[in-house]
Amino acid sequence: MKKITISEIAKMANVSKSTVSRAINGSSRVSDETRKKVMSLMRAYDFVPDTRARTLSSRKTNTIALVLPGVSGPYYGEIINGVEEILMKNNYFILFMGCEDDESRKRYLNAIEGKRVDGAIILDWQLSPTRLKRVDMPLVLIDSDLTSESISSISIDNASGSYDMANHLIKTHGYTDICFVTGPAESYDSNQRLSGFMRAVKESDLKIGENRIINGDFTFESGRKVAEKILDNLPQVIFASNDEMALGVMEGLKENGVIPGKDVFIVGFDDALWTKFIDPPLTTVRQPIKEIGRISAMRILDSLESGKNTDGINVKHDVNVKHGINVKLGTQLIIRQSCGCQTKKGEI
Amino acid sequence: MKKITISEIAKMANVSKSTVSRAINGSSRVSDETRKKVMSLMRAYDFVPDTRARTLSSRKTNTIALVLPGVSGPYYGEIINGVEEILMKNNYFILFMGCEDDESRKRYLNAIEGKRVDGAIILDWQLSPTRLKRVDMPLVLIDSDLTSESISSISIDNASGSYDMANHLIKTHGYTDICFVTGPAESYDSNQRLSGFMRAVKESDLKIGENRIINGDFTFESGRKVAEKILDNLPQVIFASNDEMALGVMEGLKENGVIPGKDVFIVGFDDALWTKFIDPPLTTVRQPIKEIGRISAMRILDSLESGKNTDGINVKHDVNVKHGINVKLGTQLIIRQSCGCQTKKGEI
DNA sequence: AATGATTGCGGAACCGGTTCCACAGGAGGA
DNA sequence: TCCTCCTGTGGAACCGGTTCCGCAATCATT
Repeated sequence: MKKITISEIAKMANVSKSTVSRAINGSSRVSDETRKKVMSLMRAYDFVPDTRARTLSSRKTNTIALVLPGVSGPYYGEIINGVEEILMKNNYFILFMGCEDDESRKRYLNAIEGKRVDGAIILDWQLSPTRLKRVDMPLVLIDSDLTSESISSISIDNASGSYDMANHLIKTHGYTDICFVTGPAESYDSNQRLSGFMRAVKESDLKIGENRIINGDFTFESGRKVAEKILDNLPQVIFASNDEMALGVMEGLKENGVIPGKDVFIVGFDDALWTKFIDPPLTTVRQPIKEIGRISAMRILDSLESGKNTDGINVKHDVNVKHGINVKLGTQLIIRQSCGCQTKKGEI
Repeated sequence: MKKITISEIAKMANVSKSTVSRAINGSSRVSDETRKKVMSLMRAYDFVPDTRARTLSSRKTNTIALVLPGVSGPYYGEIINGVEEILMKNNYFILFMGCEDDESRKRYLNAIEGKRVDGAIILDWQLSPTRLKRVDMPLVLIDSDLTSESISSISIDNASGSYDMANHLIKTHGYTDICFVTGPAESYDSNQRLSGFMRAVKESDLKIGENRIINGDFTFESGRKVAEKILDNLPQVIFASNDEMALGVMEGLKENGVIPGKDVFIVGFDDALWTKFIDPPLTTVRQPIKEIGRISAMRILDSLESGKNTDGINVKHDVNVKHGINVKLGTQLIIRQSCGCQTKKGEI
């Protein structure tokens, strides 16, 4: 089966390429008769215009790069979902890319700068801001606060989330011996969570020993190790800066005969979907993750489209005066039993 | 900043476009001197060749479409990870697309047929085989057994997985009153799981009443409803055909004072990452999900590359005699406490 | 030294669309 | 009636690369 092009259709319809192109793209200034003829020929020959060619001449790929550090866990999946929801409605596609190491970083930057996409949504802690600013393409950064002419940032207010949690532990419960487990040092999230915690601590005049701030790396395994480390000197409550580590801590403790929720309390951060089903159900901080995806997508579309006036007719701004913005989303405290609270069944 | 093209580079290097192109693509037959000159100019001017143009003339997008029905849950995330791992190594990109409804289906088919990609990996129960066969592009189907000239299929042997589980319940435990919760009727997976279960039942001469096969839809909520439905006539064990529903059943029972793992046993299917942390830890069937992604990616690459001979030199087959294949992957029974087994701490 | 093979490169066609510009013909206004 | 405006269309340039073909110079062979 020979591949069919717009020219063949044109020939068969006895019109020129340009007319066919206009008909396909719903341009005005094509007679109804011609349009119908073209459309029926398209259907008859199963003709789908070649995106590659279209893309080259129209300078639009209708694709947005989405860079994430892997997709395991519900976290990234939710982001993808949020992004997809919005982009799909606006007829954009997602080019998904991981950023595990420097090689992949190079790869996706190359893809972006090679105009494989019209813009990018990036969640990558390791990428240098200076490098990023050299990219000549609309960008939305997740979990960052960098902005510039063409860069917007969306982040969750991790600091206030863990500040709230810390206050819940300190003020509501009156705990005085609290242990905090951090994420990896390079993680923006992790540092924000720590700083929110520290702020609450300082405000309450509590004294937290150096040995009560323990370094983890956001993995289950690191949580388990923390459990073993503090076994002989248990605090009242352990605040793990993500749920996976909280789970690891729980497991580590259980393995050593310590009962979480009774002998020691544990709270997490993220509100992963399984947190309410574990034993004891985990008190944690919920983030509007899917919303992050949605908003990122909306932001990128915003910087892409040059705006429309009230008549719905496209108008090009003479000068795009817009500057990237910085959105911060709030969090929500999810109280369950693992912090020592008694909640009724099925409450949350 | 004016955009720079291959022609500008050529002019500056005092060579022709073609030579620059050859230099960039590491073609042979370019003198070292020229190559170096071109490379250094590229770096100096931050020149990245335009993918859109490259794509049009080379007829290769280096992109594979990945179609999934959403990405929530660890299931799809793992598939993406597996696919990414392989594709990345081979310098391919992933164009991610959801398939929620007929509109999105149309959309992604259009993208594929419009040659936005070089091939596609599709997991979409609702897509009609006849429609699929009209697509002139290498395809890998997940959870299907359709094959053709250009279509391969990868699936998990769901049937044997649930057959094994059923036998574990029937033979090892000697349960006689088993309730099976299905997934949505359109789901290939779901039907396979049911049929494996039924086979084991028949082979053991067990009698399972009509009312012991209950329809769910793979969601947590449907599991909870099942729990309420069977509350007044509890079976010995409930085999939910996925973990989420198993969890829903557990919650539904707990809310009504029935203790899973004691009053009634429950098993699931999928081995989601949280299954070992819930109370009681869930007996389930593990699927090599990430492997599915990996193999799908490898298959699609296989159909893309025309093969290489032992000297590592590309050779075009005169006729591509390859036909799509059908891979079935086995499963693994994961025994934990929820089925009534006593396992030592930290065993699995 | 003559011949043939190889290397390095330039020119031009080509990939399949989009879009600018020109133009014919009909409608409408003065 | 003449001029202008609008509609529908064709022609050609263009997007920015890749690749085929041909040619000159160099190298190897006999």
